[in-house]
Amino acid sequence: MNLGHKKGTAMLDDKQCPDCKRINEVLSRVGDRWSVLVVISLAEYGTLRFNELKRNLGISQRMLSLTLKELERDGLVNRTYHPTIPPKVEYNLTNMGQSFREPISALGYWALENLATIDVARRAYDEKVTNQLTYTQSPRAPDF
Amino acid sequence: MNLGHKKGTAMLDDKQCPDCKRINEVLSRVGDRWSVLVVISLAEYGTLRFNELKRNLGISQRMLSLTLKELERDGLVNRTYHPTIPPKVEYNLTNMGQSFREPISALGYWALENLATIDVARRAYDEKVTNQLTYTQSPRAPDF
DNA sequence: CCGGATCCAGTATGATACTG
DNA sequence: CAGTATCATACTGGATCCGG
Repeated sequence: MNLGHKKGTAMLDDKQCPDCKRINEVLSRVGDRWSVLVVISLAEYGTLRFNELKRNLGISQRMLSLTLKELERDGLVNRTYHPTIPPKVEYNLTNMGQSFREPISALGYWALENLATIDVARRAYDEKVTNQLTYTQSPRAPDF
Repeated sequence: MNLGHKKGTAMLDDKQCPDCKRINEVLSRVGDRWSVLVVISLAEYGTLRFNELKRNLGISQRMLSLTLKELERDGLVNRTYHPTIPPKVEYNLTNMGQSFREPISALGYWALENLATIDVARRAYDEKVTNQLTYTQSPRAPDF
């Protein structure tokens, strides 16, 4: 999630918003868009090769490489290297990786139920703003 | 989450990883770290002023301003402007904003249960990598 | 003073080219 | 095929300025 932004966050004050500290930590780890999507994809297909993931997600080679390395480091993903020619590298979820799918599904359901509403709100807001701009920019009646 | 990365993502192929497309969309909207934290914070306290949020989250003025504008646009947050001196602007969640707390809580619980495990995995991985580097960098026995 | 808007510098991301 | 290196660009945070 654009949850990107892995390092920059200042430490939160302990006394404030107790939940935020915890949430903030988890988001720092597995909260970016690509991590989430890789986990979903592996949860759905079991085992995938590097380029299969790349094609599935429309992610750049660079980010996929970085994301997988992070996920392996965090113990969410297993990496299996087959030293054949051409090489073959397979990825699948660890148990912890699998368990991560549950909270993500919750997010998915919420998404399904609310995306339409968000789009409506967004259009309404944009229209309102546009009208305000039009109004302040040409207070006088149009010249015709 | 770092889900940041709001615009750059190429559209996903429809035929691949059906869930990913939906998840990807929601993450593009409310998936970045600050949006999530602002919603949590408002869910916890009900109504907060601009600088209260700023202090709670350790977010920069700039990002808070942008994040709140987005959340208002998406219909998750209400903004109330009191034209006093000094000005006073209050924010609280809409119904949709409130409903967003549920999936986020799921994430929070998962976090609570798994953060420690992640840290362990991370340390183990780092140590392994360090040893490999040490090995390849100085194949000979240390000079003592 | 508060809530922002603006400008600037550092970081993260994507596209492309290259290697084993 | 599975990455790594490089460069251009987008985004983020910090400092500064401003209207009320």
